[in-house]
Amino acid sequence: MGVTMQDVARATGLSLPTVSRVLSGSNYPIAADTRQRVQAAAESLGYRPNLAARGLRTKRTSTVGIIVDDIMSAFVPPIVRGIQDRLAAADYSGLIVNVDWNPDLERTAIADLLSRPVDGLLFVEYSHRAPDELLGNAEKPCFFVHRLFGTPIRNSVVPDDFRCSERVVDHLVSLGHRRIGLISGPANWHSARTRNEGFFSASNRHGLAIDPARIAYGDWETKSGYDAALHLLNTAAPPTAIFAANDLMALGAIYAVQDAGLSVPNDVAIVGYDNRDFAAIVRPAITTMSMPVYEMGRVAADLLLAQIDERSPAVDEVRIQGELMIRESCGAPPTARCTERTESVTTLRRLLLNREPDN
Amino acid sequence: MGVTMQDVARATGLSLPTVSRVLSGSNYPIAADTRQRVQAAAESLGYRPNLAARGLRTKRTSTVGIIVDDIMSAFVPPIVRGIQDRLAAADYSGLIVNVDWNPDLERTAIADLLSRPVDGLLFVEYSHRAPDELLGNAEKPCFFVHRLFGTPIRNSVVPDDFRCSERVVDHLVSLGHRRIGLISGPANWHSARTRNEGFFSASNRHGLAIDPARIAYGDWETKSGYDAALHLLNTAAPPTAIFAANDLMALGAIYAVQDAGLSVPNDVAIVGYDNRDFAAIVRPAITTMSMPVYEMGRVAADLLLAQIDERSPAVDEVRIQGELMIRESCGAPPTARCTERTESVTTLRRLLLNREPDN
DNA sequence: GTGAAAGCGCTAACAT
DNA sequence: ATGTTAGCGCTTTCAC
Repeated sequence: MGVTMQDVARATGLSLPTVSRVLSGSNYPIAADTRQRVQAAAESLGYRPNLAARGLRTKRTSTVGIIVDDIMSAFVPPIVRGIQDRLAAADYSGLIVNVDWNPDLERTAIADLLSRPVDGLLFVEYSHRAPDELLGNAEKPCFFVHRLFGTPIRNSVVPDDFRCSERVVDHLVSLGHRRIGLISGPANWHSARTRNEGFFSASNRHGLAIDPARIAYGDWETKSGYDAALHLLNTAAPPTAIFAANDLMALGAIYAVQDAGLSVPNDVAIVGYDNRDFAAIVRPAITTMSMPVYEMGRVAADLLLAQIDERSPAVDEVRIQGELMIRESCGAPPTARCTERTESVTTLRRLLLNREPDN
Repeated sequence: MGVTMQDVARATGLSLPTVSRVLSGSNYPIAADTRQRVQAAAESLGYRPNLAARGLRTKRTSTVGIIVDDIMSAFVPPIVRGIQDRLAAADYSGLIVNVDWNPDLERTAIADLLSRPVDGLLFVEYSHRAPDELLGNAEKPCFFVHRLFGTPIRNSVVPDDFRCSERVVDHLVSLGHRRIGLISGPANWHSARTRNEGFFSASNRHGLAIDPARIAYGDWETKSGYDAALHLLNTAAPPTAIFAANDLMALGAIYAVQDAGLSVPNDVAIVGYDNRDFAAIVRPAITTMSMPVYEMGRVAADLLLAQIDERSPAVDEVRIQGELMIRESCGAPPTARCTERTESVTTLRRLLLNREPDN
């Protein structure tokens, strides 16, 4: 295909290693004018390094494998973006493989990635601990980003669900609420349990009784949030505020309150969790605790690179804070609300919008 | 790091080429028991092929570059998923690079990918034609998936916006509407113009007058759809139905109708375009023409692979049909509505949900 | 049907 | 500061 270092060597009359030392960016001492000549020749010949060949020699490919269940899952793209941005800053690339919650696909995906080879592995939103033996003798660093299983594990980066849930309760209490209902995720989900614990902890701290009648369980989907909210509202002392453990259930809860002829937030305040895209555009816009998706990806990639480059030791689980996005559904005064973009890409799309018409 | 073919050769007492012929899946004639022995040895030693070495030799890396502006843009993940699924079926991988609408980043991204090297390039949601000289002497096949610029170009896969818009109008006419308003995207967007043309074409076919007072322009965002709808409603003969050129503007239009004290769909029917995630969960759920995102990705990857593997010639622009998702905002009878999942991953998540509690 | 030899493009030892 | 030599792991001639 292309121009090789050999060609550049011939063109300059220098030897191959000399050319390599210039072009590979090594810090080997090279005469200034030699360096110039090599660079000029490489430029004019249109030389491109062949990373496969370099990797064969150095045993480092500047590539990491990213294993996801499905890149279309809501949190995955921003996590991946965080990873990619950190990798790109180090001239690394990430190879994404979807394994669809399928252990067989996962097995072959890991094998393929190790074959390629990659320098490290990132498991995104993993619901189980990947069996160590899959990685086998290949001693590549691995990280779990937003692991969904409960067992704490080294080299993992997770949202601080406990503290974040506490902060949601703190916010509602600060708005004057004392009867706060909880719509929990399914009890067999670790994240649901952790969010509940944060809810209990903050409730205790504020001296609020924890009334089992004010806890309902959903399955993360909108419909279950609707049903759960109806259930919470049909009690002797219905809550004045509801914390739903994700935005879909929060949306269902909003619909339930509205269908009951009540207003959100005037009659019932509602706070969600996740900061999904729709939270900002539904009516009322949902106040919610954001998943620190981008940041989790960035941090995981950062730590992974440290282990690849500097052979840093494995680290304890890292917890990342979310951000409370105060919108309309909680009744906080408008001045407290975050200013935000409807879509993450809005500004960039505007740039496009303003360019000249094409064709 | 690992076990090489050399090791397998030694273990079996066979020569390196023989081992290679077995393990590389070539169709070279090999004695049955020789093949067995090699496979057994490879298995027990835990041999993994080194794709970097193979690529160096064969000049084919089974990798294609995927250049996107931002993987977090709404359509990109499903397009990428379509690409990846087709690639995976051929044992190819896709290397995704974000270039953030930045020509400099794009330039270096292409250079990096060619360096890697990759066997082909996929440009996803590109707003400009990538300069040919960037690809330079590297004669790699390229495809554009969902190009946003107007100039038709070979090797591109796009949604059939014209025909899809016609079908939206057909649907509204079939529901009895004769005064249909249009909320167009910005006129300097090719996709906006094409959707308008489909709207005009179908209107003509149905003998509907095209009244400029029933056309308003937005900027793709919710707020602009709100304003545009208010404008359309404040006319002498307001439309009984509105076609919004994307779902965000359709949502804004719904809010405008509701704020005017009217009902969607009873007073005004509204149809959107794109089938964004939120369209299925807002109230009323938005009837919309889907972007055939997954399919575009799949088809583009398929055609790209054909050009890589079989050196097929470049093809004319391929147009993919969307699907009309009949929900609540258009007033079609409930029986006509599609049954659907709230989220693409719902079924798979349910599987997770039903597993035993972990830890 | 199998083996010997060469080489893909690059970098790391080791000379000088 | 530069050059010589060797070799990463693999596939592909070409012999036999």
